[in-house]
Amino acid sequence: MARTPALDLVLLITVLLGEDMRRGLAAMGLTETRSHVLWLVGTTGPATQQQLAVETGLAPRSVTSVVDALVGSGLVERRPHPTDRRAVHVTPTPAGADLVAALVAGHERLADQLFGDLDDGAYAATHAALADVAARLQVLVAEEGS
Amino acid sequence: MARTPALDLVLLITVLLGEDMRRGLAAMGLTETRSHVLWLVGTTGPATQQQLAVETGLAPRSVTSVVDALVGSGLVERRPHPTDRRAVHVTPTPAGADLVAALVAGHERLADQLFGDLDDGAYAATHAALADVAARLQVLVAEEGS
DNA sequence: ACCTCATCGTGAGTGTGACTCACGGATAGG
DNA sequence: CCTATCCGTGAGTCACACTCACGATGAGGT
Repeated sequence: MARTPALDLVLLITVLLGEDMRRGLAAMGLTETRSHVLWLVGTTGPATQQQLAVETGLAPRSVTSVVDALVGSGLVERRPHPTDRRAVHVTPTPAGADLVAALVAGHERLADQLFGDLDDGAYAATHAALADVAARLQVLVAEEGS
Repeated sequence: MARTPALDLVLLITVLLGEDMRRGLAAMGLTETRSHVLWLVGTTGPATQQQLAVETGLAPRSVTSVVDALVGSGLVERRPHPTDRRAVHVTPTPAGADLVAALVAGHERLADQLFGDLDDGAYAATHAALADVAARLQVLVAEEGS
């Protein structure tokens, strides 16, 4: 039996979710990349640009530009790194911390809107189905890499 | 109970699938937008650029550029429109048709890799869960538009 | 037949976001 | 202390999307 309908649904979800997120972020004056960096420094603490490059998969030079933009918006600061004088400690400002809190809240709200009115059994089943898809996908990506 | 884990899984799937698709398409010398246009003319038949703009959500001028690129790769042709001399009939070349067939085959292969070893009951459950998520998302997007 | 207005595609120019290359400043190991 | 390495940035490039203006064609009313 053909399995394409399920894949088409996943693709549809991907498109819809991507558009929705982009719109929501744009309303806060953020792009996906910028929000990714802001999210990182806001949730896992200050980081060097080098670390941010690794975690986001961006080129180090590109991180400089992203951080420039976030500094320009007053969301993060470049503070001297406590131990390494070459490096920079990208730190959220109060405004940046507030925005991260809003991002987290929006994330939880979206989760609730999507899954909130499922009873626990249905939610568990959905979660299991999604985890299964994600696991298979990760296997596939790993195989292709080899 | 928190519903964020399921959303996180959806997000993870989105990212993984997006990367995988981009890599696969790049291996065939295509971008997402170009493959979208090629897919349209390859599966639903020749179209005017105007129609392609509506279906892809691109600006008409951008469709011109995309079609330029596809023509440059020898995948589509600009043929005169049978009835409207202003318009252009974007038609796949034999090479383009072959590539579309490969895209379709890849699509089916991926679906099979992700869902192939589920028995029919498990597949049906997964499909239902995905359809539910997609439906909720569409409601949400529609609400936000209003 | 003609005039007007809408539509199709494209030239020209712009903006954004990513990349590479080359380089100055700082660190660490022999 | 000298050399190799690492951090961040200036300069330049590329891909892709957008808007604006325009010529060519089409459609409808008088």
